[in-house]
Amino acid sequence: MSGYATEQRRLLMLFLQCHPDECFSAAEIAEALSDASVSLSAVYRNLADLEREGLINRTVKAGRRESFYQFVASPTCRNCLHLSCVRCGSVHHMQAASLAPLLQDGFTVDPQKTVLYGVCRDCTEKETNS
Amino acid sequence: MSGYATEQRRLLMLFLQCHPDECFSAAEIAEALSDASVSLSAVYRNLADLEREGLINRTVKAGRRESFYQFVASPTCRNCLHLSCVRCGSVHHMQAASLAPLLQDGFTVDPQKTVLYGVCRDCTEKETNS
DNA sequence: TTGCGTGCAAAGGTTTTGCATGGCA
DNA sequence: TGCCATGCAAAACCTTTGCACGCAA
Repeated sequence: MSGYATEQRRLLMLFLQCHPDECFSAAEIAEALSDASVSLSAVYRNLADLEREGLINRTVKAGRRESFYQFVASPTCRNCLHLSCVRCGSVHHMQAASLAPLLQDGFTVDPQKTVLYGVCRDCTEKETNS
Repeated sequence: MSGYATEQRRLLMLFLQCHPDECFSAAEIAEALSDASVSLSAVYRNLADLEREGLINRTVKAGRRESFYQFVASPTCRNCLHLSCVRCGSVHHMQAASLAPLLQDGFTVDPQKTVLYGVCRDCTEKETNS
């Protein structure tokens, strides 16, 4: 991240890195950092920077108006595709390389920008049993 | 789609079906239907219904504030994953079934909710040549 | 010292909602 | 005829921006 290393920016990065794969709204992040009094505008401005740099993904949820932000550049996430369960919100990993052979027409998938949505095993079983 | 078959709803569906895989903002859709005077609120209300029913995807674009809507339930899209090129915006298809063997932990991907982002062959070649 | 990043508050733009009306069943 | 969906306008909400100040370099 370019620019000054301010305390607010450091705290925001720390928070995101401590919660890889989780989705937060800007308000939730500001709330989580409110002890350190990081303002909502600082949160928005830094999130915009991070999105521009590709370190986080911004998404929407059905029925929700706000954007949600997810850190996708943690070391453990490199070269991983994210599988997000639409039932429980859990996130799983999959090696992006294993997808490559299937892609036709020379399309190259960017793992950091891509999230696969579906249903995880646990939720599938719960639904089968009910 | 449940409810009454109003003219506005019919026109909205027609427009979306005529532009599969393309992303539009609510304002763009309302503009496209302005000849038939479909109000912006009707567009929003119907889009919300369609999203709830899973016939369209809502997404955000980097640096943009509005949501974008994409019809993903056209007959030709069934059982297809969408590959979206982040350079030129073109959309390609891939059989979702071919992804299944790779998924671990019993995760089931929902093709209608999932878009893979990356770079298409044409854009890759352009970038290589330049 | 320079100037970027912040906080606060106001502005801005998108989306939602209330209410009266019109149209579908 | 009954009631859902629409249109309009206002409200609500999330996000961005202007400005003065503080802090990193």
